Amino acid sequence: MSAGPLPTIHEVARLAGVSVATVSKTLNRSGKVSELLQERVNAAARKLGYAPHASARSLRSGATRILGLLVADLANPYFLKLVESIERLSSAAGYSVILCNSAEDPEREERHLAMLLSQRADGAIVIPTRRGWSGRQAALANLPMPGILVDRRIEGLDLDSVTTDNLALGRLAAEHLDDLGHRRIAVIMGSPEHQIARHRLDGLRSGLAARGITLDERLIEKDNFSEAAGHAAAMRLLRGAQRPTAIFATNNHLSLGLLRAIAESGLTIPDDLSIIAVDEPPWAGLVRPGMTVVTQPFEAIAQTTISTLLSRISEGRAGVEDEARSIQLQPALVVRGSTAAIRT
Amino acid sequence: MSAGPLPTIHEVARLAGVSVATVSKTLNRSGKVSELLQERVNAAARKLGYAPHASARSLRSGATRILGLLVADLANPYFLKLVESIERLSSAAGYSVILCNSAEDPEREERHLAMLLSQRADGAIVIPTRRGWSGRQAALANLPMPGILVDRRIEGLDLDSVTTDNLALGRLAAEHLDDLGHRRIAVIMGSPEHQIARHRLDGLRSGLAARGITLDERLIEKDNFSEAAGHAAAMRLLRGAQRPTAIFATNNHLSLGLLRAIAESGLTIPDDLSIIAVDEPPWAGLVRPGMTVVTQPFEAIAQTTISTLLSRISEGRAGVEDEARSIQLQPALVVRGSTAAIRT
DNA sequence: CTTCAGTAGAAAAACGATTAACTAAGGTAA
DNA sequence: TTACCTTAGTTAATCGTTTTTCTACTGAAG
Repeated sequence: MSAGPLPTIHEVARLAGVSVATVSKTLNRSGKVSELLQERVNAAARKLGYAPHASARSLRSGATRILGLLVADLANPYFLKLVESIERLSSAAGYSVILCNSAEDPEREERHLAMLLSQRADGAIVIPTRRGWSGRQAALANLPMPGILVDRRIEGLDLDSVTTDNLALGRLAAEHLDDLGHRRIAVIMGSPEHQIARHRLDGLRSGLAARGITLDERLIEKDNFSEAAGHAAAMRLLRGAQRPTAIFATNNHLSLGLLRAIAESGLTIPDDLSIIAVDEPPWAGLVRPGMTVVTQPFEAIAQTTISTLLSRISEGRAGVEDEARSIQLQPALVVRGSTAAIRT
Repeated sequence: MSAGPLPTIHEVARLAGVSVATVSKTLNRSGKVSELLQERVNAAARKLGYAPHASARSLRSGATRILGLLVADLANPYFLKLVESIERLSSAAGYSVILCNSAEDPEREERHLAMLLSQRADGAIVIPTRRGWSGRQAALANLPMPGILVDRRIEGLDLDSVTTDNLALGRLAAEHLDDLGHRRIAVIMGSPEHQIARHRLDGLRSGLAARGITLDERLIEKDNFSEAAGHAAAMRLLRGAQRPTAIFATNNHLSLGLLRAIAESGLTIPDDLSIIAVDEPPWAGLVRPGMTVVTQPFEAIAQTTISTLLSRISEGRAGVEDEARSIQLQPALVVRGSTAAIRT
């Protein structure tokens, strides 16, 4: 609230008694400028509080040093962790992040993508919505800047992606539950149309199958990914004729619903029921005696995402038509008290 | 991944057979252009997939349609809700949001502020870190663009701000606890150097005083705002000689620590202890039988913030030196099962 | 003494939009 | 008919950088 118009490079040049070219070269450490003039320029810039005009610079240089981060669901703590890490890494690499939340709405996703295009972001990091609009494939494939999908892949789309190995994730859960002797295992899987949910379920199923156990299909709860759906599914399972001895919830919203249902029903973990969830939401510490989870390596995912994207950006039009990289990172099992051997 | 360089306004003009000025006027609905030419221009733009170059536009017009959002702590669910709302409202108003997380680190705050300056954001929304760096007051006061503080105010700084009335918040808690007959009331307040914490405590104290009750100063736990600190403080209170009948935790991290301590100690809410917290974190539903809280009106805060900021932006250099607005919004008490009348 | 290389710095041309100033054409009024 | 408005378009200046090209100067070699 105050201060007149900002100084331009011309005023710095005038104060330092040099040309604008010299100022530019000094400030960007490009080209040759004598020590003496460098000092004069820096002093002048400091004195005036000069801050280069990013738009002018981008217009001329063609790079904005802006990354677009388009997230499907900011309310999911796992995505939030990704956002935090990505923001930190981008900032450290000298990039600013334009944050967009599509809130699982394809229309908002589309509008945001168009905006990022207008802004000429140097790259786009996209956690896509579960259901796309009609032209999404094309819109993403024809993105004029490097783009990368995170967490969720889109089938048949030739774009870099970094995801968790969700089959392995399901298998980890399977092996752990089998080790504890569980046989009546339920899954709250979310929407069966969603690839991630299917993979986690398939991983569980195949992990169990490898141990000679068949997953009871009647104990697979399918609906959407909301907390309410998780709660309702859990209630059905807990009240069902044959209550499962273990429940696997495949996402944060679902597991929160599950935990709420358990709290309401007065059951004791892990005596009455073992539960295993995905990721570590902030509230994991509230579950006594600790929550067993399969975690996704969010920090590694963020790092891989940024480094892949930045290298694509620096390749520029050079390393053209190098085909898309699909990177899968491994989840890890963290055993705590919410799972236990079944009573015999 | 593909697609050559993007079309410019010149190519649209050439395809439509008109001048660039006509294209610009058509696309911006400024100036007079005949129906016929408008259609030709729009068709050409659509055909080429033209997207105006934001940097070029900003350079010429002086406005970037970018807002900076500098948040002190992305991990706090309350701030996250603010971020979500602000992003949604900004986007609806045609502004993009550059998200910066200072993570309570003054250095990062400073760097981000400098970056927003370089980007020439049209406005800055700042949730400042708790402790500033030496030149912060000046840096914020001399911000060349409109700025607004959210949630936390900085004393002696002439800048618009939108905050919760934290004295009222404390008073709401006081009145509720008094209504239930509580006398041994503890507070996990966080750092006493932090204005918000002091206000909430003062509100509680004065609210109780108005009912003729004196707050026992020995039951005020002071430390920092981390979950660990909340947990430790709760442990001290629960193990103390005279266990309080009610605990007031003044922030999300602290209340999570408190809940964890209660879970570990095996106490029953609200029979053994009443608790009242601030805001509704996602995990509030896990507390049986529901968590009594004083909530901050985050949606109203976001709306007020955006509308105030946008009006400052449109005032421009016109409404100069209109003095800073300090807007306080009212919290609300939401009574659930975690507070109950004390047993007599 | 002349010529040539090498170097530090300046001048000027972009980048892609907006917009003020201008022009041509058509319509009115005197 | 002439002078004058209006209207619809065009031309060209401009925003603040980066970067290519150009100039002037220095010192060395012939």
